[in-house]
Amino acid sequence: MTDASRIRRPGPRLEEVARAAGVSRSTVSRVINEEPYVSTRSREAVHQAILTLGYSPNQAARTLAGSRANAIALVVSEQAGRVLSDPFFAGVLRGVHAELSGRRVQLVLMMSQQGDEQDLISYLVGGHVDGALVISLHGRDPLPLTLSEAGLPLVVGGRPLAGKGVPYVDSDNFNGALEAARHLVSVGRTCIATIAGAKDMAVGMDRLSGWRRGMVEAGRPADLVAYGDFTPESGAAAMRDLLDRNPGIDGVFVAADIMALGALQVLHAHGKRVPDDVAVVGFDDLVSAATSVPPLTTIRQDVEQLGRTMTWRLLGELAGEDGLPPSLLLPTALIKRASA
Amino acid sequence: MTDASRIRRPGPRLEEVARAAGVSRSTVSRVINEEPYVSTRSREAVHQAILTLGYSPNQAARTLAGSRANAIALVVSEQAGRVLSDPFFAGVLRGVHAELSGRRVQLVLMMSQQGDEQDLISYLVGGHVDGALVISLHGRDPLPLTLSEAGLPLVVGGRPLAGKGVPYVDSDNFNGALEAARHLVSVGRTCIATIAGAKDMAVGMDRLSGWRRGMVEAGRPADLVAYGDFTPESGAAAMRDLLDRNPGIDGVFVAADIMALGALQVLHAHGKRVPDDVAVVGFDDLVSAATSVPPLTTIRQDVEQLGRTMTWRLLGELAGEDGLPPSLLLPTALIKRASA
DNA sequence: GCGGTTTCTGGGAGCGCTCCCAGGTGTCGG
DNA sequence: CCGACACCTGGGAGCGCTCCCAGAAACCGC
Repeated sequence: MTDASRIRRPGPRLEEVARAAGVSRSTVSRVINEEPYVSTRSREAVHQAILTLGYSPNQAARTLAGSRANAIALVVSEQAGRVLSDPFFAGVLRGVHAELSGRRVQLVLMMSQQGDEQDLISYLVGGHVDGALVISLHGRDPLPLTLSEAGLPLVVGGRPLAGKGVPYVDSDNFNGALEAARHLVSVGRTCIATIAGAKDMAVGMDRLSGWRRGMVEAGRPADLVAYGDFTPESGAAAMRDLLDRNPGIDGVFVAADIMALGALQVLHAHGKRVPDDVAVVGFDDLVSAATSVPPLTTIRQDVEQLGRTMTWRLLGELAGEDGLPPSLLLPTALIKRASA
Repeated sequence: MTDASRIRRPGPRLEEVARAAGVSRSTVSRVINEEPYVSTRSREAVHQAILTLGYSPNQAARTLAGSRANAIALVVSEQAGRVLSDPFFAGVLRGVHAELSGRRVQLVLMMSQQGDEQDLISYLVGGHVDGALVISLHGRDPLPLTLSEAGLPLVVGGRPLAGKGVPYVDSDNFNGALEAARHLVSVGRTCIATIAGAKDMAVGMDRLSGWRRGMVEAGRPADLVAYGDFTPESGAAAMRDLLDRNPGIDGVFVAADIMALGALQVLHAHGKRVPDDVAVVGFDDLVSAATSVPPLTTIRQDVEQLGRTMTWRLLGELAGEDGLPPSLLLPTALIKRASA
């Protein structure tokens, strides 16, 4: 970026608007920022001048002078390729955008990769954004803590394993899983297993805890656990493992629909009818959960709402509101379909 | 955004780095911008000072002083909700990000909605970004032309119907469709129809033209055309329409896989076997094209490459390179599966 | 009518950087 | 030994805005 981008874009400056409207810079600035203490007369003159001159304020100057960027970052700390096609990401993005619309806040999308973490941190802390939303954390990613300690307002999507005290928003994975477990019990299943998510992710741990709680409160053993990594293949492998360990399984809670799809195939291959022989409950309510064979009973989480809530929480903090909840859990809902 | 965000983030300034390194501001600036004419001694001293002080440059100040934002915008001019879950968008985003990685250029994601177009334009032209990538255009959207006339470097994804002279990158829809048509001819189909995309989108028109060319060069009539709007439902409706008009159809080129999925269902419902009775060729090579029943023969377009190429073209322009092609068409590939 | 308050206005001083220019120091050829 | 030309360095002047302060004008009640 050298030559061409150096050409200064023309367009009028605040000064010229002021002259055209017959007022001072300060007054124009007040109008633009919708501050009080401007006479209707001045206000209209300024609006008129802005319109006729086609003025648009220089954001960099506003940021520099006002030490406010009017932008927030959405930081995706994961391999870009994997995340972008993920409906979770798309849903959050939709929510963030919905919450942002109408406000004059821009969204900067950043993806951390191996190696450029320092660049990312330096950019975020460099004052180009007012705050950050961080999603898709692996394991004990130190990023939230680092950013938080650097004084950057942030909200994490999904409970971070590292970084206590950092505000986050998450689906209520524990209670969702608990509801799934209760549902399996309530439809008369006696030998209930679970396919849990990765052990190094909070979402995996919380859903496993919920299932365990459900088993314990029903007086059932809570040891039929296999682990996957949120892929259909891992779900299939875990299902095979479970059937090997106990062929009498008649109910299984799978901690993610994407794994449940793999599990369904394995059950089919083993001649198990769903839900007659084995009842299956998933989690997430993916689009494909409704069209799987059989359609999947699952726990719905509202990812768009997650994005909205994260954004709301961040903007609230930036606005200096007090009484904001440190962290939030969003309710989930049992969606009954054919598989359980 | 008032109170909290006004707190000036601490951290050292360029000035302090200069003092710590025992050099001037100018020298520090040169080191940061990797300019020549700095002694190794100074350079190392500055690097050391930056590291120990944890200095990170203020982007707003750089932008203001240098009239260069080090950021580009990805503008999605469509309803946010629809686009974000679209694999096309995800693919482009992945490509853009891949091409950007390693360079110090940030990506600002913007979605235009009804009404806030003026805000969007004012932001883009306001100097907060150096250039823009614009995708997902409807009909004769005037946005590219407007931005281009405002002097903003931009590259459009997909041939824009309005705005000649605006550089764009697109898949070679014409030749892709031509290849599809030729394939249908080559597998011995004699009565070949097409389900075209929306008439107000270049992608729809170009694919239709390609199919027409294929029909004409094979000496076939090119009048079995029905239109859809890139939804499965519209594909189904168009297929029904075509079968009504000519039950003897034995080949159909569907201008988008998403519509082909709907068409397949209709063919099945009408008792037509695919490909025995009717051969079907799609376009796009969606993930679900490989798993449809039967798996869909289709024309693959590389959307990630599209994103990469757009970005490369824009960055090239920003760097003042000359000899850049005004516009580019990316090759497509016939993927043979079971449906044709 | 006068102090006190509220409303409104303008100018000055930066925000933290990059660019430009002036000048210093070294190296080389004549 | 001196000019020419590299190389390297520092300071000043902004970039275009917002904030702060001082002050003018309008309004109030007693």
